[in-house]
Amino acid sequence: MSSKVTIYEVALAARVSLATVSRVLNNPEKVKADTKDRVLRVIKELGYRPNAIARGLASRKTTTVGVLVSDITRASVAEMLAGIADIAMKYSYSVKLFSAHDDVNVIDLLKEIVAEQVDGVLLLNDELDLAHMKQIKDTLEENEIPLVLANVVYNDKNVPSVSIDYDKAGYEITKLMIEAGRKDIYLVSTVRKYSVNEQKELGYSRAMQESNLEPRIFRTSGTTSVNRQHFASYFSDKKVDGAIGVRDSIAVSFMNIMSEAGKKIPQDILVSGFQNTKYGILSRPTLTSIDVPVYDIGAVAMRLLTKLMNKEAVDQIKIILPHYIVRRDSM
Amino acid sequence: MSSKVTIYEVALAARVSLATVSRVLNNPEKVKADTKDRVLRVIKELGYRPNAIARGLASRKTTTVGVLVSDITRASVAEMLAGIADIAMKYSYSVKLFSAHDDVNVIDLLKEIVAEQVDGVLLLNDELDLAHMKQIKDTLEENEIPLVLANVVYNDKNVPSVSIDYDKAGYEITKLMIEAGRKDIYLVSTVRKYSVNEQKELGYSRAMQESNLEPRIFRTSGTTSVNRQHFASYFSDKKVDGAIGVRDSIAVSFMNIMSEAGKKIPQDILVSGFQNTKYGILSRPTLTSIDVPVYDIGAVAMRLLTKLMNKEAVDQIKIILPHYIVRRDSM
DNA sequence: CTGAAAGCGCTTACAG
DNA sequence: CTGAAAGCGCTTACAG
Repeated sequence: MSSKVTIYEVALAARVSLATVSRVLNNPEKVKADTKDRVLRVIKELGYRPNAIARGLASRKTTTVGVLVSDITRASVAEMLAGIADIAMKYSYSVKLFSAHDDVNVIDLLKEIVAEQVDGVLLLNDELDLAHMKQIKDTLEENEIPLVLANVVYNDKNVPSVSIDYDKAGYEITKLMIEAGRKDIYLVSTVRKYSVNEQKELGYSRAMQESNLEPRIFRTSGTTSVNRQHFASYFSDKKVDGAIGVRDSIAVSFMNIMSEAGKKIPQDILVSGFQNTKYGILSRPTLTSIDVPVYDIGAVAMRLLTKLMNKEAVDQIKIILPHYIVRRDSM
Repeated sequence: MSSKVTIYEVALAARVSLATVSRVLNNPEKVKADTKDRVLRVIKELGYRPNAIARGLASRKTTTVGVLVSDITRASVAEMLAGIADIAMKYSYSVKLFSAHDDVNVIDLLKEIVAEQVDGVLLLNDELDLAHMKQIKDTLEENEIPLVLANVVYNDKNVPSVSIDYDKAGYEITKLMIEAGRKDIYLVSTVRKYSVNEQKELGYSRAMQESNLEPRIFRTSGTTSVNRQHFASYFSDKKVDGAIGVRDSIAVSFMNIMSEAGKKIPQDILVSGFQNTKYGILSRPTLTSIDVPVYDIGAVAMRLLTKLMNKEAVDQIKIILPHYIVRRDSM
């Protein structure tokens, strides 16, 4: 029964007009105290809840944000979503999920997002090339829908984003290995281009070059079983005394293969991951990793978006969250 | 510009009425071929996309489903969401995420879901007690919103659900350990009550009792660091030669502690997990696990929901997907 | 402080 | 096969 109650019936029961009921809900300060109380009481009695769709149409605000995601199953993405969902709920926003796979046209998907009348968009998709990014940005701008990038690095001063400094993180971890006397340090990255991984690569390369060491980036697919083959064959004839995985799972996979090949970790090879996930705690040896506060990135990005949607002033459009290195047994 | 185009402008440009434009979109068979073509051309030229909110209000169908989740970060949940999102997109449904934490009132959240006018609800939350489940079911029924449970076990013949037979799975894996000669087999479960874990416990207990062995269920929190303490102290003075973790991460955690205590796996203790996640591939020894097709559970549940929303006939309201045991080094 | 009325952008009987 | 009109359930100037 509760959902059948409309604003009209509330008005009737409270002996006021629809306008007043609406005001009680949206601009309570404009309503006299006792009428407000009366209306509120009736609302409670009838279990009235305004129809969000009708409200959305009339006010041209849906209090819904669209979240554009590619692979939900990645630990970092799921964690970010948790942060987003929590803050969204806190500010009474709904979140609509849009998944952008390889086979879906991002621009078409974006048109759909626009058609869905979301008030803002969060982009968690860091596999997009620059042309796509620009199209997304432009389309949303045209439609006056604010956009915030979460854990995506995009080089445009005007696009709000929340992330850590991956370049710096890559630099620091590499530096630590160099200071520990290691020279043949590999960055184990992905074949697929992720904006954040490119930053890690930059920082890594810079640190290596500063010490006159040759940067060596090995790229593997994300798939654990495939990594296995890659690692085993590629590294069989290489000198390696340090390795940084762009993801914990990659780092653990690498450790396992090396251990099986008779290498001792950390004695022979220092290993570090990125993200500080459960993988690094459950692995043996346990994995040193860069802690990336993904939940916070999601939460802060969502909070920033609420401000943009409300046209509040924001002093910082590019937010860099702190990271730190969690030392464990692998390094 | 594209979003500013309304149905009215399309009608104008195509020299037809709004009604006809609407029909072209919703009941094309009722429109003469050449007017249809003309309208379609104009729609394309103007880049028209119907406003989903207006459409939702007028038709009382939002083509949106609500997904009620507690902990998104659990691997099984994220994977299910992937399946849900893919099928939702295939059938042109949007998915709205609602996260039900400990501190949010599920019933209030449900009222909000109803107010959001979703056409159907998917429940991924298997921590709910029976009273809550009944309330959810009743509220949705009242509002004629179909509900499908995904990976949740709820004993009501009238509530559609998709899952595997966890009872059977628990039975089978226990049986295998018993057949391997093990007698002191523990089920390592969670403190928190999950409906699926209760089923695993039932199957485990039955298998033990059938062999006149005493079922022993140890409950740990889900947190890896806490598990460590639990396991170390609890199992220090116990005889154990087999252990089944209700989640892979728990099983791996258990393996690690036992290994460190000098036990050999699988020689001294057979270990199995549940879910067949990456944890079991990256662990050493690698973990035997029950493969639960979580992606498929999500996909099938979403598909079932589309049928219910369309009032299509469904022959099976309770769908049990097959599972199988993936043997690896731990057993 | 409150109400009457227009309007948000669609869909859907109802006529023709 | 097509159009005029009512209506979905709200919000929001505009008067008073």
